[in-house]
Amino acid sequence: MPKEDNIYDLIYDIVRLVPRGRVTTYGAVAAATGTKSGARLVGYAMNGAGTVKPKVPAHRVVNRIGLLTGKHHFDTPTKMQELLEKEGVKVKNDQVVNFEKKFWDPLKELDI
DNA sequence: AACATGACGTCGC
DNA sequence: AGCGACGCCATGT
Repeated sequence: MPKEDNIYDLIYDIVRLVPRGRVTTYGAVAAATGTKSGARLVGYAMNGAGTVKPKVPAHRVVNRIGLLTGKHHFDTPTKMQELLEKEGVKVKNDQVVNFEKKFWDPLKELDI
């Protein structure tokens, strides 16, 4: 059943490449994987982020405004913020502080 | 095969 | 500036 065709695997790979203390957006990951217009797919794929073997740091992935939209999908709604703050990313009101500075663009960093 | 859904994004009002 | 609606791809029923 875990027929991870490609999309999920690619997305997971990109998210796993996100450095600690940095965050990225669904759109950026989608573009890096090829499904540039499939930002929703990234979020959908993240549903299995905790079910895959190498756990995927989905908490480092936020929407384009740096809002923790998927925090409710974690074990606990506060788990996402806790992890982010633990890594040095400050979160205020479910929103990443200095998001622009913490933003990590795979397309640019990986130079795809 | 078609409809409905989703951790988004962009355009419009 | 804030809110609403449409569009995007992949998955499940």
